[in-house]
Amino acid sequence: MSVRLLHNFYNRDVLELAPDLLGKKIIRSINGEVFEYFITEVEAYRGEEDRACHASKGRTKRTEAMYLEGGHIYMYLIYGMYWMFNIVAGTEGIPQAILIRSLKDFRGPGRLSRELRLDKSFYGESLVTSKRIWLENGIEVCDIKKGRRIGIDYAGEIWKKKEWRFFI
DNA sequence: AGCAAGATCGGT
DNA sequence: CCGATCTTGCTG
Repeated sequence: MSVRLLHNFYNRDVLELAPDLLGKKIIRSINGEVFEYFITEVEAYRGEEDRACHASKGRTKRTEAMYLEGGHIYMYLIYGMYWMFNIVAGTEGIPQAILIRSLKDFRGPGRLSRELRLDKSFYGESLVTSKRIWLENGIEVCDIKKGRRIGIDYAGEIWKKKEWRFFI
């Protein structure tokens, strides 16, 4: 049987948590119906010094959720039409988040949020206590691959070279 | 108050 | 390659 992942799972450095998310199950409850998805690709964004991270602009209304304790959700709208689903990592006060980039049957962060029906109303919600979305243990994964993060050419040489995208 | 850009996607 | 579409942070 599977149980919900709790604070001790999320309260780790984003670079440790990100690869560990691969193979985990996202449980989404919509109108009493429960759906399961497996995480297959993620990207880590780490602290105010990471110029690819939205928190590099500092603590603003938009980035506030990233400063919460690990296990919260950071949502944001991109290009005026796609919601990005991010899981906050680490301890309170240190901005770290992981973009969920692909699921087993759904590729692309915008498409998966549409499939899971995730939007602004999930901003700041806790995966530890929410009744409509949480994580459980899934399958053991081996042979985790990594590469550069996508779509962050603006971040400058040292940050765009970081291999902080993990996938299977 | 106005503006440019964006952790994307789908169609040419 | 390009347009859609709108929030955000920066500038003045």
